[in-house]
Amino acid sequence: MEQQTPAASTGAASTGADSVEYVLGLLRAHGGRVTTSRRLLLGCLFEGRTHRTAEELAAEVQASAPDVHLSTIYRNLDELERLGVVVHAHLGHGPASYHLASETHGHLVCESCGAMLEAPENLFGALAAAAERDYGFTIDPRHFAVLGHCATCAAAARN
Amino acid sequence: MEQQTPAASTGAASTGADSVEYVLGLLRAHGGRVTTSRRLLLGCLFEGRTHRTAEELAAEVQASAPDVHLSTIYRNLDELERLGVVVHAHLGHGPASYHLASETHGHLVCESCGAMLEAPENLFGALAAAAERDYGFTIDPRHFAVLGHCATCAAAARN
DNA sequence: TCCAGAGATGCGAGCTGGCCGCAACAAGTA
DNA sequence: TACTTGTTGCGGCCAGCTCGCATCTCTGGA
Repeated sequence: MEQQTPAASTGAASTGADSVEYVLGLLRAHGGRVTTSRRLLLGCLFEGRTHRTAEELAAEVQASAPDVHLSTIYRNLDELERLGVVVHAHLGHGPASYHLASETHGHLVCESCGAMLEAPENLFGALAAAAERDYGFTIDPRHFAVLGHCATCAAAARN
Repeated sequence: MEQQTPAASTGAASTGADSVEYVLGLLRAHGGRVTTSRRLLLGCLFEGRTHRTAEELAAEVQASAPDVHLSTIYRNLDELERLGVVVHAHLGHGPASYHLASETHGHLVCESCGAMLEAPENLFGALAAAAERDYGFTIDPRHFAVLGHCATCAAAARN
């Protein structure tokens, strides 16, 4: 069992978790088990759109394995989040979105039309610096979206 | 009916809504009615802590009028929000917080200990400018908190 | 290859936060 | 004072998520 299993002890946010097999190894290294539902869920996460709700991921998994229950998806997402492989973000009211931790970025969401822009972390650089300087606060801009109005809706509102 | 009633037509975000009586006038000017529950709710909003959940506000109102139902609180908060008198914000998982629109500001919330810092809007100036420049996106930093780690927790995590 | 034990799963119930419909009530106008 | 219409209490309902439990199955060791 020592094949190319990942460095067991870390499990930190920036594991180079870049393939289904790698993450399954990570799970095993933490005393977890490799199951069909986990393999399928990881398969979905590694391909396809970046932002999906638990419900959407469940539907995709269930296309291959109809018996996988929604609560299993939640439990597995939870476990993967604990291992630092996936993160969830809140992009407004409604369900949370899940994506791979490696694809990390902030989110700008339009309150009018719901459009979502992925923003690179450096967009938040100045805010991060100011929060650190003024409050000693280290921001994590990824977890909650920044709401506002996209160019189109802002222009429409001005007229 | 034309006493010192507020300028009926606006109802916009920056009404100088600075007293219970003023807001009641605003309600009346929009075809609404002045009721005990509304008067009490506004009384709570104008004094006391700034951030309270609907449930907490209900409890405060019910101290004077036990029959006021939680759904009445929700409906009234909704109406007041439509008039631009109050706003709600999401300070993490869990229920929304309500406060007067005049006390507007952003929020920094610690993911570890839950501590909440009120941040003046100018803290977000650079982010606002960058989002506008790069994406034409006008941010509203008040609706969702920016999560992260407060000085204490960040220091603890480093050791 | 088989087995024991721990971890994972399916299922259903339950919880929180919030919204809705409806009948009864009451604020404000004529 | 009567009438109109906005507001309320109440209960039910919904979404999103979590939990407990009995059952199943993965995995290391014999």
